[in-house]
Amino acid sequence: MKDAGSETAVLDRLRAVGLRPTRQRLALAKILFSQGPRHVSAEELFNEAKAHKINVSLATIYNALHDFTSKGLLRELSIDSMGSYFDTNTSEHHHFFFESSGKLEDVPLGEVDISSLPKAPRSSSISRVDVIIRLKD
Amino acid sequence: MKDAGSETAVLDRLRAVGLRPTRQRLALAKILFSQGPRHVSAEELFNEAKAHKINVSLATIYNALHDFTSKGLLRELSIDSMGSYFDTNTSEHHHFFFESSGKLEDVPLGEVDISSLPKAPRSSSISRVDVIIRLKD
DNA sequence: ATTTGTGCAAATCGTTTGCATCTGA
DNA sequence: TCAGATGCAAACGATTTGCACAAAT
Repeated sequence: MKDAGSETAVLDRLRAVGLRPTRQRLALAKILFSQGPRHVSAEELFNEAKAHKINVSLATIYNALHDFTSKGLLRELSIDSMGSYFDTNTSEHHHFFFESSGKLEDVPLGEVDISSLPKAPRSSSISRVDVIIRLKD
Repeated sequence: MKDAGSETAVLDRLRAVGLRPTRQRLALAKILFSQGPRHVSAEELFNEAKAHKINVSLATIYNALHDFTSKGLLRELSIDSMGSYFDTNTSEHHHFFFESSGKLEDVPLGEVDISSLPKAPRSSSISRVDVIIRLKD
């Protein structure tokens, strides 16, 4: 089986969701998906791209992150007002938030259980439930 | 018993937490606490103050909101990257977030139960747990 | 050839800061 | 008196936007 970050895997992944596999999107997707699950800010991804000698503008980073998010390849998290994170893990899971550093960490699967959920009010339906466990150290 | 938004109630409240009851803080506290529980943005409070013919600068609004928050009179919520809300209800409760309008609503008490919580990692301790139920309509 | 993406720099938006001036205790 | 507040305008940092140019289908 192929590595999730390989050229072809990433290419297939972009095609599968109907996103044109451009140079920049391919390079960024490779950075994002070749490691384990992670939480990345636009700025961080920008710097990693630079480190990999990939020339991308910040605007393109934002475009790519939003495109990936809207196609379900990423999940956007806005925990504190200072910028959002993009989570490469799009499956149901929750987060620890370290208040001092602003870093995020996944809560191990199954360690949070919501035993009762309210019904959505009015004509709305639940889009997703986020649990954020804020930590002070 | 006196109304939570009355002059004297608000005055006592500020004194109780050690905040000088200045003109502006009193006026803002009165706006914030005279109605039921609410979720207010800095901008909204600014406009309400203007509507009440209270002259306050936006900087003072932010100062007051943060002062109130640090003294436990308010709770700050940053759900989406576009600005924070300040919740006049500081007791344990959770929120509905209407994705289309960006509005918040309290989840009726007891309708969310977290049956298992993970231990805080490393040397950290849990500061608080936020549950946000995102709604699409 | 056409559509879609990219880069750049300027623009926006919420929030913060510096500093001179006021005000409450 | 004098520490602590306020107002104003300028500074900020994250994100977006407008538009000319480049690349994918």
